[in-house]
Amino acid sequence: MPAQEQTATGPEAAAQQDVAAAIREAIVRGDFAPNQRLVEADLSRQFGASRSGVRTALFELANEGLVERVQHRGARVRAVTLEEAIEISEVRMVVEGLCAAKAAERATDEELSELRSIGDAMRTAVADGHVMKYSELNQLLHRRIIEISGQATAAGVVERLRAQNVRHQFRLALLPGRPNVSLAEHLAIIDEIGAHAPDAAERAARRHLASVIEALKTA
Amino acid sequence: MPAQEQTATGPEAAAQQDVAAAIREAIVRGDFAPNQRLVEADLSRQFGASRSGVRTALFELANEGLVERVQHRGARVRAVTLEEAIEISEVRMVVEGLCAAKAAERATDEELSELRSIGDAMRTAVADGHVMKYSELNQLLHRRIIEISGQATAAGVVERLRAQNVRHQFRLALLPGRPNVSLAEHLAIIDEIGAHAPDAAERAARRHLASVIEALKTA
DNA sequence: GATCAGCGGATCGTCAACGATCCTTACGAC
DNA sequence: GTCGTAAGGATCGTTGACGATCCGCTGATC
Repeated sequence: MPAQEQTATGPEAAAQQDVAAAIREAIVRGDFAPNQRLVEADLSRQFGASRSGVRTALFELANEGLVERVQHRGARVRAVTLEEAIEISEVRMVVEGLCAAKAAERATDEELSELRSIGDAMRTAVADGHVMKYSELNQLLHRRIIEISGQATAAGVVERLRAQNVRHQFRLALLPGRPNVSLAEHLAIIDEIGAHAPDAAERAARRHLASVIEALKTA
Repeated sequence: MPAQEQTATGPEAAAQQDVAAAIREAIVRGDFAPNQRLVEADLSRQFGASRSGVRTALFELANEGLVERVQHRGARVRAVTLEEAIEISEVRMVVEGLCAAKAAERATDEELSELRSIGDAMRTAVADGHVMKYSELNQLLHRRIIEISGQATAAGVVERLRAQNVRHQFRLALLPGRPNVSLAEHLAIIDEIGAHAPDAAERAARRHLASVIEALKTA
C-alpha cells in the first residue's frame, strides 16, 4: 500500500469547481497509474475539496471514459487496452478525416499560413531531433485543423477520445523513425487543405491515422 | 407556471439509481419540452428520488449533451438547433461508414440473413405505409450494423449522438416520400455488407447519411 | 489441510440542512 | 418616464453525518 501524497506540486489550492480538471490532468500526466484505485476520501484530502466535489468529478471522468466505476466498489483509473486504443484511433481516423475535408473548404488564407508555419516548425523539430517539441506541435496541428473545420460536435468527440489514449499516443512518438513517417503525412494534410481539396484532405488525414494504427499494432 | 405532474404513468416507483434513465426517457419522449427548466427540487418530487440522485442524474445527462447546465442557474433541456443536428449527422455519417466497412469484413452468414430479413421487413413496411414500423426498423438496422462491426468505441459515440437528435430524426421519418428514398439506401448498405465489400459498404452508408443531411437541410 | 460461515474494516450511496449566488421585483431619485 | 439601487425569493452548491454494501480475515468444522 503506497503512500498517496506523491504530487507535491501544490494541489491544495484547487477550487472545488474544477477538481475534475485536476484529477483529469493527474491521470493524463501519469501521476495516477492505470488501475490505481481512486478513493473518494483520499482524493478529497489530496485536492482539498469536499467529497461531494470529488464524487461529482469522478462521475464526470467516468463519462469521459477516463475512470471506471463499479457500484459500491469505487473508482479506478481505466486501463486502455491496445485493442481499445486501436478502436479509438479508428474513430478518430474517420472523424478527423471529416474535419480535414471541412477545413479544406473553409480555411482562410490567414489560417492556412498558420497551418503552414506549424508544418515548418514540425520539420525543423524533426530535423533537430526534438521529440517532445514535435509531439506538442503534433497535437497543436490536429487541434487547429479541427477548430478550423468549425465542427463543434466532432471537436467534442475527438477531444474525449484523445484524452483516453494519451498514454498510447505518447509512447508512439518515442518510436525511433516514427517522426519522419509522421511528418510527411502531416505535411500532406496541410498541402491538401491549402489546395482547398476536401476529398484529398480527407484521404490524407485518414492515411495518417491509418499509419498511426499500424504503428500501434506493431508497437 | 404550469403544473408539473403531467406524467401520470407511475414514475413514483423509480429506484434512485436510474433516475437518470427516467429523465432521459422523458426528454427523448418529449415529455419535457426543449428549453424547459429542470428544477432539481421539482424533479426530486416528480420522480420520488432524493435531490442528490436528481443532481447526479442531471450531471450525467449534461455530459451526454441532453441538458444544459449553468452555474447557479440550474439545468434546462438542451434545444438542438438545425445546425447542430446537421453536425451530428455528419459525424454519424463517417462513424457509421466505418462501422459498415467493419461489418462487411466480419459479418457471419447468420448475421447477414438477419440484416436481410430486416431489409425485407422495411420493404413491406414502406409498401404498407407503416411509417412508425419503418422508423423502428430503421433504428434497429443501424444499431445491428454497429453491433456487428464489433466497434465498441464507435457504438458509444453514435449512441450518445443519436440521443441528441431523436427529435430531428423523428420529424424526418414523417416527410412524405422520404421512406422510399431511405429504403433504397438501406438496402444498398445491406447488399454491400452481404457482398463483404468494406469500401462499397462504407460508401453506401455515407451516401445514406448524406441523404439524411440533405433532407434535414430542406426540412 | 481445505472449506465455509461469521465478523470487522473500509468504502460508497443517501439524506437533510446550511450557506452562497443569482434573478426578479419594487422603490426612489433624477 | 427612465434609470439605478436595494430588498426578497428562488435555486443551486457544499457540508457533515448516517446507513448500506462489499471485501478480506479469522476461526471453527469436516
